[in-house]
Amino acid sequence: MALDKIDRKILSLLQKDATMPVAEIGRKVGLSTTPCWRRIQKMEEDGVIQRRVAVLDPSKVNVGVTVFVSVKTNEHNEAWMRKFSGVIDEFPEVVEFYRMSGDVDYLMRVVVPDIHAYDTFYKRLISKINLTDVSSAFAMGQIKYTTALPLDFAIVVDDDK
Amino acid sequence: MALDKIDRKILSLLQKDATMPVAEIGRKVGLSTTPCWRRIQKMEEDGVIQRRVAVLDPSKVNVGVTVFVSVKTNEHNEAWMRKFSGVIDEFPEVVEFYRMSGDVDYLMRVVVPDIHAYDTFYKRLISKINLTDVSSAFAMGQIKYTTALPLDFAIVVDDDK
DNA sequence: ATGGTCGCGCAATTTTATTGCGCTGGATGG
DNA sequence: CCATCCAGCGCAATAAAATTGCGCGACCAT
Repeated sequence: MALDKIDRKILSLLQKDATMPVAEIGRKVGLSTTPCWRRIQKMEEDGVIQRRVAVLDPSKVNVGVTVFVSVKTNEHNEAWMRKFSGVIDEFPEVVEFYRMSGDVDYLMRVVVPDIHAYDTFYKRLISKINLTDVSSAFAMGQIKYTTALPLDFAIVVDDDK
Repeated sequence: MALDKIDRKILSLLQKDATMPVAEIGRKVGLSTTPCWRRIQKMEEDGVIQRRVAVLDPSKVNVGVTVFVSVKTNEHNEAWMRKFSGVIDEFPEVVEFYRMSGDVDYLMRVVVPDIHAYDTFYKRLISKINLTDVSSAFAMGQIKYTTALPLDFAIVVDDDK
């Protein structure tokens, strides 16, 4: 599952634009289309590339507001966590959800059209599951957002180039 | 820029899998390939669809750890914000960056291989810009992560269907 | 040196995207 | 009420891209 320099360059390109023809990717990484295509296939089979998706403009679909919701709980057990996860899965407004260390137990990112819609979301949420301590922080603006992961840490084999 | 039911269905599909052939999308939304294709084109022109990207598995590229970094500052002016943004742009580890209301001024999500790499990142960051108050919260696990935005809020025109 | 393997590139072949064109229903204005 | 217009659809042709089959040369371990 190790990646060499060419693989990483391919990934870097695909993370920016997944519509780029394989032939062009090949040209940019110094490879003909066939080997380039096979590398991409392999990375998809290996699960390095999970999927290809369309990224929408949040404002254009009326979810321009991001809220970070911190949750503290008394329930520190597997079963409760599963239930919580299940509930969250039902909410498409929750686009990210993390189990945290430290002060807060869970953190989620929620996208909504406005404050009022957040309130509606909030009420629906607490009606589905009992939460001890919830705290909401509103984002005034998104300065940076990327789906592209840094590739500088990826495991490499030989790669003297 | 309004979207009808079919548009939203198309977006929903493309948010999950952008490799799906237009013909198949058309079939699923009850349309032949041409009008379906044209709708997609229009949504790309309108910027509703921003781009299509490959989503990688964080663990597979060795950035399995997420850290949320909260920043408070004394510098509350446009110029400083621009500088900060510029600095952050240089760090591919920072995948999200928000200007916040309330307690914290800025919040960013950082992805790294491990705690040690985070420390390295942290040191590099504070060497680039002077930050008054920084607080790091480690995610123990990512329970949910999706690039798919909820479409239930999107503006609709007629759409009696 | 020799057999085996891996990764490459070329040249089909297949699949998908893209375009041109004509049809139809509903809305418009006289 | 009728003629006209326009938006959006589908079919069929064309162009572009993906996918596959095959042979070649480099490298490794015998």
